[in-house]
Amino acid sequence: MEKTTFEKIYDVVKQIPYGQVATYGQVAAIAGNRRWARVVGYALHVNPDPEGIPCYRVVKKDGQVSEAFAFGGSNRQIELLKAEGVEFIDGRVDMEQYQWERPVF
DNA sequence: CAGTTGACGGCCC
DNA sequence: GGGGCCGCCAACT
Repeated sequence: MEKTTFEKIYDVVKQIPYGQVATYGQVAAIAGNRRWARVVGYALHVNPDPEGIPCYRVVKKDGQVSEAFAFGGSNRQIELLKAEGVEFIDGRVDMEQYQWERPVF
């Protein structure tokens, strides 16, 4: 049936490949509407499936991670991304290199 | 049912 | 350049 906005967002986040990141606005735009940026944050906040939804691959437009992520410190998210080969500069992701570009479906 | 919140984004000062 | 305000939409209380 009709997928909720959350479902659409989760579907997009799940499609983020290894070693790449996407911004909330990016996810929102792919999910359907770019204004859902806040909704994306909320969706990941509830995060019903942390194992299937790599919420740590979702960052702000500046490439900076959200402090609210903090299930052990925002630094935790950075460590996970670095483990995937994502380079961090001053606590920010090099968006030019690692921002996920939506494949053309 | 109405009001408030929220892991953001963009524009203004 | 940094900080703050508003707006946008859906979910939660």
